[in-house]
Amino acid sequence: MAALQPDTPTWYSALRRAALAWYGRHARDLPWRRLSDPYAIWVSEVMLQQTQAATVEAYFPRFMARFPRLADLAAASEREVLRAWEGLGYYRRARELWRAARHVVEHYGGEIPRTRELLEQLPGVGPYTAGAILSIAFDQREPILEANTRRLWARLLDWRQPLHGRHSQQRLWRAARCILPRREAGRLNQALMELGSRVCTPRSPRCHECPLARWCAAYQQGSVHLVPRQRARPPTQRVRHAAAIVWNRGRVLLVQNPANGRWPGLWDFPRAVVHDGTEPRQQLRQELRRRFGVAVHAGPLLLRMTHTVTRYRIALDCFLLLHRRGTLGRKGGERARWVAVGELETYPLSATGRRIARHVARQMAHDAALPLS
DNA sequence: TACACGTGGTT
DNA sequence: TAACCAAGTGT
Repeated sequence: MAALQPDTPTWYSALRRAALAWYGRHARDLPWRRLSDPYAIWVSEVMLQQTQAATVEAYFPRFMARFPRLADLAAASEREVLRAWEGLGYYRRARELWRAARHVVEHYGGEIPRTRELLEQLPGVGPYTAGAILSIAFDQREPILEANTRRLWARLLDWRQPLHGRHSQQRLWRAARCILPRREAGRLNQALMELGSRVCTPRSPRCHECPLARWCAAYQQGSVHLVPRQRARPPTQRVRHAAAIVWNRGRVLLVQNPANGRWPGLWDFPRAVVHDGTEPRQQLRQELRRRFGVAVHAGPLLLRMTHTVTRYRIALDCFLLLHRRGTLGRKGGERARWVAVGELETYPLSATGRRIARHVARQMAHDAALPLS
């Protein structure tokens, strides 16, 4: 059983058998693996985009309890869907899933399409998600390629070229197709992803536990640490933001973000980018007047935090500002509202926005710090 | 093609 | 601490 020639039928066959056997012993008991409903598989796959399984475990059951069937999701409001997605990130996924569900109900009578071509026409469904749905939910012989299997295949093939680029992509997709069994392709696809995430990890892979090691070209060549070659990432940028907690007789000002850009469709406390040398309170006052026609008194710094969004490290100062006058003129066409503190929990916010909201609510309960007018 | 999009886990 | 990374997709 010495090293077979990579990329041959016997090589794929050996990998396939070993991967399935390993999976039989090591598969995690994840909530979506207990389900066969194609809609549930779809939801899980969208949640899993760029998101680790451990994170999704907390969201998936709640979401499915809230929207048990495709028709329930399609009938829901965007706001309800975003509220169920709150904290998961990449909120465009939620909006697209919702749009896609409505499309399926309207155009396909609620039946999820079973071809790659039609699936990929749905918003939020790309090559990976289509392959996952077809193989896992419909038992079709369709390949998948994502972060785990991309790294796995690069090592199995000792593929030393950068992974981005057309040539590499074609090579890896072909491998993903070649290994597929006639039946239970979904099970094999999941086995490969699980191997990639638990054994063939980015740094310090556990080659000595790996059931595929003896057929792994990079392992045999001692080049595992060289593969895959990743693209250099743009450096993190440091940014200062200021958030306004505009207090108006038990209510605060909330703004809805536009459909494109950051946190689309979610609500947020009004924010301003603070440039060097400018006074954050002053800037917030100006923007509140310009954007909403609201005049405020400057109040104290209530909360400081730091959070990362994509490649921005954001230092956020949250100021309490007391409403003086003004009635939300829609100067920029922005959607803004006064929201009672008790109603904040019904609004979909970003993880950061929720943190601020919790702080405000806690201060309210304590009373003291927030002067009432 | 390269970049934007969120958040939390891992090293 | 900070960089790296994640069951990708849309533009």
